[in-house]
Amino acid sequence: MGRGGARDAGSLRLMRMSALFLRTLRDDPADADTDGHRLLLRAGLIRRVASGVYAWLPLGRRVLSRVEQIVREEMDATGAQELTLPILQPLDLWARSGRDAAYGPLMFRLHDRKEAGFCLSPTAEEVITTLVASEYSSYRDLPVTLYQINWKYRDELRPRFGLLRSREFLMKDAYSFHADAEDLQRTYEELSDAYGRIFTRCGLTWRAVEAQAGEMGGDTSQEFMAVAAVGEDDFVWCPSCDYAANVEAAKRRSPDRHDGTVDAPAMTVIDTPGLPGIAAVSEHLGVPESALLKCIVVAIDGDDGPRLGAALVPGDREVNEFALARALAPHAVRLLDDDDFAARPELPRGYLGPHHPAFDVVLADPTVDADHGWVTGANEADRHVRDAVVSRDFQVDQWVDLVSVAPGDPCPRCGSALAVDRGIEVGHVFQIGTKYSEPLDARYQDDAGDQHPMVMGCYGIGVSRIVAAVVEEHHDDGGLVWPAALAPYGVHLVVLPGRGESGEAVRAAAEQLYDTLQRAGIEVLYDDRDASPGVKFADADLLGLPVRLTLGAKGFARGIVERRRRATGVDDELPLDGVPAALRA
RNA sequence: CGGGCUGUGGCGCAGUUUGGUAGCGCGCUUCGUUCGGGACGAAGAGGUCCCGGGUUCAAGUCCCGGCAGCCCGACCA
Repeated sequence: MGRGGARDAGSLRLMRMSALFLRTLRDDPADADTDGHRLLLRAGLIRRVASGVYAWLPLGRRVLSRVEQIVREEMDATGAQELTLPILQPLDLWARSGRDAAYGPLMFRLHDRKEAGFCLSPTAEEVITTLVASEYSSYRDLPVTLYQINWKYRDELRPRFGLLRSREFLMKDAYSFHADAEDLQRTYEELSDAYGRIFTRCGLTWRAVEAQAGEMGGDTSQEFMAVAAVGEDDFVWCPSCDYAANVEAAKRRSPDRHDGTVDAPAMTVIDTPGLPGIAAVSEHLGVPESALLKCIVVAIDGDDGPRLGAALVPGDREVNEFALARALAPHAVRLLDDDDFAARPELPRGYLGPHHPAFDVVLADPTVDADHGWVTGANEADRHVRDAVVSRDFQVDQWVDLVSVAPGDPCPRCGSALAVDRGIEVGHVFQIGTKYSEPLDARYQDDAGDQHPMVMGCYGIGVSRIVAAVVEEHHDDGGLVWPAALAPYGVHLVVLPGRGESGEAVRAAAEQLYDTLQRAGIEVLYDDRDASPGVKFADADLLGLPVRLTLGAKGFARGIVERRRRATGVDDELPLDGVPAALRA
């Protein structure tokens, strides 16, 4: 099956450590910033060549090949077809889709000798869509799903965490083409299922989460997150049902508005000199942050010029910018920056309240309609107000869920308390629709002879990132702990010939065992080095192969080999003359 | 893009304050002793001290200018 497949770059089933291109590091590399990154370097799987660019050494290359093979098997099982697209891509293709500008400096750009523009592919929608458009033109051709496993390039603002955010990375990218949205939905679900199988086979603890809808609106999108403390994405999930979402897209059960009269004294202005900010005011007045009203100002691009909007949430909560953008779509929204505030002295930063005459529209989270008045800005420097009451002291034009979902908020589906975790995004599936087929002219003719743009899905998996995610999840103080499916070799054979008469015999027996294992189809890394037992054991722990077999003088005398399982540390003994059978048992 | 830190042998670091011809640990080579959890001794190999310019009799060290890397931040009033 997967192991030793024809495409497996690591088809060599065995290796002597004396010959392996490997130098383990005893000291932690200075630049490694996560446990996983540190161990990948120490164990000699990767080496940094430039910022965010890594060489894959033989052991690392084998692991990468394992992941590739799993991805390939599961993709092929869905009927997807593998191909290879160019990494070097003409820039004019990207201009046609408008993504040349959209990607900006994130894309590596270069020129040929004729000064024609090229880029190093950060993804391949343009190339694949153009390719399919030139080959297929009938509804009879559809659907089709194509994929490749290829190196991708992004000139990240800040590469970090080794393979987790690198500038060169191995990605499986798939693209499906359909006549209609229903057909796309079917493939989308099949591939989502395949993704789950892939991550499970790789040994990851993962969760599929709803992702932020695309800027076009209506796009369906799911992210696959490997649960990890070093992850760069927060996601919300429900312990009681299957709801899970990226924090950007997360919703909570919308709270009820109070919607009644509020028994509060008249609004009064109070002096709060030199106290911009929720925390400072809260401390100064001795009221909880939740009693303050946070007022965020945004510029909204309107049809007749920019307008000003205010977004209101309780002081202890944060505004979800994406929710705000959704509420104001299709108009673009952005928060005011330093320059904006400098240009508008009528907006005293840090002392803004919802009753400012400059606001064209006021949006508020339902929790703002509370049974009490609020402390908020007085719209003049060094002043706040107390007992600001909805409808009486300020008006709200639109009630909409605006707060970023936080742990403990009620699940939108079942009402249970939501939890928040960090994750590494290892996969993403999109129903992208006609975003590329329209500008790139990928059309088909239906049975009535009419032309329609193809409906597309895009599906990505970070292959090299999976390696990083697996290592973050599977390691201990001693080193890596590979899940069997990804381990570069299945067995780590250590020979300890010792001194004296028996040494030669022990070594000969180990050589024979090595040969026997190879014949039995077991992939084995044989530590035949003339090194001390401590060195060999430490390296075996560091490399983290699932099973370590030790053949020493004492065991040899008794006709046994010791087995230790890396993950559990459990030891037992196997008869020297029946090792392959015992390993399979 | 802003702030901070760092560039010295394969890896980890000292030396820079106070300029004087480069050092430690690990790793590597050779020999000997050792041999079940990173052994010991002895002898070695290996360095454009990030790059360029300047000051100086003399620059890893001082000055100027670059480059690279790492960390933090880059909207929450």
